[in-house]
Amino acid sequence: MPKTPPGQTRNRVFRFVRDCLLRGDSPSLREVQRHFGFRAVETVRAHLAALVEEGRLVKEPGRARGYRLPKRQTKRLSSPVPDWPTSRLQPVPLLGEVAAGGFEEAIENPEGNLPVEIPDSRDLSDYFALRVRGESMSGAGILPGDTVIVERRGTPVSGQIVVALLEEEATVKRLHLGQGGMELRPENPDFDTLRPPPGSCRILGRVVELRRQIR
Amino acid sequence: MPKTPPGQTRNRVFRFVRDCLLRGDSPSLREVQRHFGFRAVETVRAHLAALVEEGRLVKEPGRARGYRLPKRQTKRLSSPVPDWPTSRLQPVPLLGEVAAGGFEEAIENPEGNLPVEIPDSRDLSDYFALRVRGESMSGAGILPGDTVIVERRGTPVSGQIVVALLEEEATVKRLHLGQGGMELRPENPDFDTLRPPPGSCRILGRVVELRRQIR
DNA sequence: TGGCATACCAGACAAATGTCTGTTATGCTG
DNA sequence: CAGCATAACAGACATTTGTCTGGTATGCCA
Repeated sequence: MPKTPPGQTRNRVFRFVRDCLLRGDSPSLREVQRHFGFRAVETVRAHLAALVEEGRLVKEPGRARGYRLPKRQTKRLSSPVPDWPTSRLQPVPLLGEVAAGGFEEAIENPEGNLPVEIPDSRDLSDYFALRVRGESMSGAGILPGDTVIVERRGTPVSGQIVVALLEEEATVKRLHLGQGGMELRPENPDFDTLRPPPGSCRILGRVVELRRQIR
Repeated sequence: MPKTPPGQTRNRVFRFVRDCLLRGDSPSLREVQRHFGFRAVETVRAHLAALVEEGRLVKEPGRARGYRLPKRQTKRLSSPVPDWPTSRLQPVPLLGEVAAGGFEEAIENPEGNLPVEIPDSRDLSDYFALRVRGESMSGAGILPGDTVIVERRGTPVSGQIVVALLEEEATVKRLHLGQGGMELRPENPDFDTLRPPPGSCRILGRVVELRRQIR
């Protein structure tokens, strides 16, 4: 392989490795070597080391295929990255629209499952997903047809967006707790705030994530 | 490690490896071993080999960290696992906010990967994710901080919500194509419709999904 | 001219990783 | 019970992969 102008081959190497990584496939030095036809592994190693030096790549030491793309604008100190993610992906039951018929029944017959990232500290059974009906929360960017992922939390906190079971129907509202009792406030001027009498309403959990499929 | 009922540990191993792969991080046998506390590598190897046999994983032979998610998850009649999706989960690169600095730079530095369900018919490289900046689409329920998943291929269609690369900045707008040329319409009365001169704007793709983490 | 930096090569070496072979339990089933 | 399959272990071994040390060639510049 002939010698090339400074930086030229390096950029080509970077683009190749970057494309591999974007496909979720970290290449080995020798794979890069073969791709470019280098006759020495060391050539690749020098290039990658330089790219790490320049901050365009990141390397996990002592690890085969350990090159990664750097996180953007990460200025953090040498924070030891945990070996394994602190959250995990779990199939959360999607209940669909919970209209009449009761919540417990709905949870027995989910429409399907949704892959959701949940913290390690929590249990899968703390989560479910629900499809949103109605426009009452459109001011908060929650539209009909959206899917909300709900964490069944112990104590409801004022100000949170929650799913409440009210008159055999699940609704998404913003919860407000005051001396006047519980308020379920819509985020749409066309709808009225609900003030359910004590005991007639059950907070199922708080909305932790929203998903919307577009077309 | 005590012996467990048939299939139980295998499923746990599968879920762990799957989660790793969805993060774009193929684990080595010994990493899986450490995670579960097995005292023999072979135990892991046997489990993974069985998972490959069952079609739940795919292995690139003669390669370190060579386990992958199968492109097409085939429905196994004998399997009690609930129906396999006709689409597949894949780690889609999350580019973060593409503000100044250009798209090409952003795609070189993804913040991480997002598990996204994409159709079997499409390729992983057709997708990327982006964090939304600004209020210009709040009328369509797309708020600042939201993450949009973008499909790159396909001809832009009038009326779709798209990501456009405009003056070194990526923006989310609704695309309108008419005889007057291209229009990028915000969905917020406080913002003006953009009419980029031909050639000054590149449509990166259309928004197919929206995700929002709440607190 | 003599450093000095960069690009690339060559081959040995070491660490990470996957593979194999054999063994010990345990539960199921005819 | 014997036979068989599965779960897990133990340790050696082979391959893949990263690292090191040193060498050749080229261009730049004081």
